[in-house]
Amino acid sequence: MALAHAIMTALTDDDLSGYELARDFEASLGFFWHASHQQIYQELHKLAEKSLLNKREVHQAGKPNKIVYGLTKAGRDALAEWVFETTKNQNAKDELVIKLYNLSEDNAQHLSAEIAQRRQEMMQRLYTYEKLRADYYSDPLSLPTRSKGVYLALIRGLGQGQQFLSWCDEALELIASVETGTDSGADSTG
Amino acid sequence: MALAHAIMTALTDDDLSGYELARDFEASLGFFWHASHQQIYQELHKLAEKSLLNKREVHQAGKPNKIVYGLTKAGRDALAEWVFETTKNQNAKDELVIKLYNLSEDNAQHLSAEIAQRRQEMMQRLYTYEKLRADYYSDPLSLPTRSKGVYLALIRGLGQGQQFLSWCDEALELIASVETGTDSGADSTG
DNA sequence: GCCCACATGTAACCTGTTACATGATTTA
DNA sequence: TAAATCATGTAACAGGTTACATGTGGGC
Repeated sequence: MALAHAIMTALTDDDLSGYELARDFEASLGFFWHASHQQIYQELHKLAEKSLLNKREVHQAGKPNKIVYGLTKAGRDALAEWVFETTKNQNAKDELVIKLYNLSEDNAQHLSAEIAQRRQEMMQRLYTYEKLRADYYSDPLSLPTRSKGVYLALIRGLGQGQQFLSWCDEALELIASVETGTDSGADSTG
Repeated sequence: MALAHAIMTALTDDDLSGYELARDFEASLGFFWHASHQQIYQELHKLAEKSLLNKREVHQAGKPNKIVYGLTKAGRDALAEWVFETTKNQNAKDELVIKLYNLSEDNAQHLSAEIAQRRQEMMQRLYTYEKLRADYYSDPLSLPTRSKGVYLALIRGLGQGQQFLSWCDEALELIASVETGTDSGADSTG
């Protein structure tokens, strides 16, 4: 039931519509939790039915109406309790690494390309995160308590990302030593 | 369908039974892919039905019979093709970090404990990985091609893990500054 | 006899993805 | 009028978890 809690977490400070949640998830919590809009809408219905969220329709000028959700007292309580529950299963799913177990002369070039692309995507993401840290979280000890938690999430993402970048570099270098045509063809040696 | 390919990857070198796969998954691929025995048995049935795996019953002395699976030619081909498919969705699910967004004086102690426990578990895991690297992968460039891929998977796990350890340290330190009773007592102001 | 490791499975349920569906409003 | 963005939804299916079920053989 962690999606429910990720949504409630996102609603702690601001009331948001399903559309806004789906969009903002990618930008903020997105590093640690991903969800499609379909999933989010359904979860919002469930949470509202359990009275953990309240909803109100908001009329907008020049845009369709939206349904904005907010945490109820019961929702806040449920979220606070959830933090004390023990987290059980670690999600370990990394297709790219499974692919690497199958590294061969045939697929080395493809895997290089895939890693290079992922590296590029991560670079862009890290740029945003790094800016955020520099702008708002430069002095962690002086932050209010909740922001300290957000800061720790932020540097978790940054650290993971940077580690990924340097791994990519090492991977690309080693895979280059495998690629056919690179060492046998010996073109442009000088 | 990535579980299927993770299983086939595990069967590349050795034929294994469902039980052995479930057990070994944790030890080797476990860092990058987790699956329960129920899931594995069902996937094995599917793969055998599609003729990507063959099976044979093995009679054991002092143990129940087991059903050992191996890759067929079609299976090897399917696996080789899969490597060239583009990986789409990144799994980003980390409950612990979502919990951190909800850091408060009330739950600081609990979160510290949870992080400390995870740190401990990771330490043990890394010990195994580090030994593996030192024993078999000390000179990556001289490894055969496929082993280079395994090596890259290994250092991916090691890097991620070490990054996690140092993040834990920083997190524990910062959360300590939050915990009630720690700062109000004003001990060792330094 | 009881517990543990070995060994394989089914069923119900929850979670997550993909495809499909609808409709308003703005900009080109 | 066509495309883009905003906005919300349903349905079918695939993936994954939890609970339940069965049976062998060794050690205490």
